[in-house]
Amino acid sequence: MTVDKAALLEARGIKPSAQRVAIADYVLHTDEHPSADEVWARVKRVFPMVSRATVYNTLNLFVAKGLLRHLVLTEGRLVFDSNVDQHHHFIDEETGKIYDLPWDTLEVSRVEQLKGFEVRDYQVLVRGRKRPTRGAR
Amino acid sequence: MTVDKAALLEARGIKPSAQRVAIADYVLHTDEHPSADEVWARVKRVFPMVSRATVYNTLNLFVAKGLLRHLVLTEGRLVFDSNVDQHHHFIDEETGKIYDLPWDTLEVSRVEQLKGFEVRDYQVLVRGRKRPTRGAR
DNA sequence: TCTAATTTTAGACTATGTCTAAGAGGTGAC
DNA sequence: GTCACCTCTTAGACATAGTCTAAAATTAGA
Ligand SMILES: [Mn+2]
Ligand SMILES: [Mn+2]
Ligand SMILES: [Zn+2]
Ligand SMILES: [Zn+2]
Repeated sequence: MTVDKAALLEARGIKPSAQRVAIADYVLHTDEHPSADEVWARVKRVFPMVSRATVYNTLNLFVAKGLLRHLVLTEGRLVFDSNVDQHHHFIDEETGKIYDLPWDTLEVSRVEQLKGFEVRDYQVLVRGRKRPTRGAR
Repeated sequence: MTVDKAALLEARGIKPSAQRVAIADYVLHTDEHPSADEVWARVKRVFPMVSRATVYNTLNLFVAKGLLRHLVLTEGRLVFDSNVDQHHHFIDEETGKIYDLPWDTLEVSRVEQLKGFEVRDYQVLVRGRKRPTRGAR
């Protein structure tokens, strides 16, 4: 797994330092939409000496290289998303958790006809409450 | 205008102090989606002694009373929206400016059928570049 | 091995928002 | 009109998130 990550970073022109691989190992896998400080806390469990600056630098580097997106969806939290394909988001207003909604679960009409705006990207932002999942998880 | 604003505040159970009316005079009118500090800067032009805490308190009070919404759409900026009706937003990625898109310019299908989610509210978030408006403005 | 470039580090700094404690202002009882 | 009480405003402290800096550590190449 760690080897795969090193190769993936190199493919994007990123030198795979131990810190960067440790960060990649968590953040490129998760569907949790973590904040930078959540990534820091998590990575410290396996790499206690890693600094806050390195985590922030690395996350911004991953965004610049297209491995991550960052989203600003909830108050005071810049959040990282390992799903770089187009998709929508659901925000649970009680827990603050962010869930991915696959692109084709929703359909938006007339976006391309917006007068006076050159559209580069769009998504639907849904807020509400996630129903408890019975059974699995 | 100021008289109207005082009456509007009273109708929502807000005592119309001079500071609150001055803040309302700007923020309940504008379509600029200003941040709290932008509101502060603006209000100081007509009310130089108003404090930062009062502006923040007042904006949060207006939100609690339903006169304003706050949006978290762009990096590091909690922004206030005097349009409390349901509508979509367009974000100009060059300027950071936020534009309202009236509710019926776009249509979203299948939101209500989302499995496992209780939907309370949604909007489409469009990013891109606003085309220069020729003619007016 | 020596050198130069890159990366990491701790902590300072900035920006945005909240909280606190004191004072000012308004309102009603008398 | 005075007083007491309550609300509101104020300055500044505090909190949190993110960026920047300068020095140390690491890496890679000559
Ligand atoms: Mn963060
Ligand atoms: Mn602000
Ligand atoms: Zn996502
Ligand atoms: Zn709006």
